[in-house]
Amino acid sequence: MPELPDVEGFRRILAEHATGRRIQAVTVEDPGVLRDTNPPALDGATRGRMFAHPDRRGKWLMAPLRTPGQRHRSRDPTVIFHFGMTGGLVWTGRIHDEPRHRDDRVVFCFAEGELRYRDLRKLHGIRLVQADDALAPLLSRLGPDAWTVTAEDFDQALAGLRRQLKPALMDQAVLAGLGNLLVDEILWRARLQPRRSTSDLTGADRHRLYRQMRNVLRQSIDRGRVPGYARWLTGWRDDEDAPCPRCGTPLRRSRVGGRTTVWCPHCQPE
DNA sequence: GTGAATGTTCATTC
DNA sequence: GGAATGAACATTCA
Repeated sequence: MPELPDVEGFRRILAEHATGRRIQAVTVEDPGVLRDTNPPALDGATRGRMFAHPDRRGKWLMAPLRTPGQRHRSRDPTVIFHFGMTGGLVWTGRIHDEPRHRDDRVVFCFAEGELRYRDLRKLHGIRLVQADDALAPLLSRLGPDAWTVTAEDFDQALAGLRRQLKPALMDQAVLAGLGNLLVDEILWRARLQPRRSTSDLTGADRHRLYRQMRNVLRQSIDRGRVPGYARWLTGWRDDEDAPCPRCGTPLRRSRVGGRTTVWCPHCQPE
């Protein structure tokens, strides 16, 4: 599920329900999702503390902790979430109303309810850093965030690359936040073939690409996911022999950059 | 049984 | 060194 819009939705869930509330306990149902940490360390860092304002960069969610009654200090720990392909955050109301889901791996318990890290495939998970200065090394490998990047910095991120367009846009070190569905959607709208080289884009191509990226991200963030609208490519990508929702030409699919890729041969010529 | 699934990382090869 | 490819991770579903 998670691309940038999904993670932004999880950030809002955390901000709305968990921020400012005291963490009473942490239950680790499956330690397999803890990366570079362990249940006692997570418990020690979170119990009795509260989440401060959560931040997002690409598909990474950072939830700094602070001690109730005190300001955030640089030595406070931060919980870092990555949701892989199947993860998410779920807020339940009252504990007794909501039985545990099979895929609830880590549960943060509050007086008002529970914040649950739910994940089927466990491709990624939860990290813990003990101070602010440990965050930078984790995030240093990420390019600018796809939602907040300026047009100038977007051009800058692509400058000098000689790569296929789709793998370049999905590379989190180039631009952070776009995944398989979003990139197909954006390229379809910008009328750019996924295998086109970044090096032969004109200024007008890059401008269309940036505008359509903003457009797709805005609508997706509003929905908290990439919508499957009938007028979007994404609404049809799972149908064999589906027509292009814009021109009716049968969509084509193959693998680009190791990922299933759907495009319209008429709207997105070579 | 096989392949694919909205992700990332590592090794290998060009 | 950069870019492309394939495998690995874990799990379910068609």
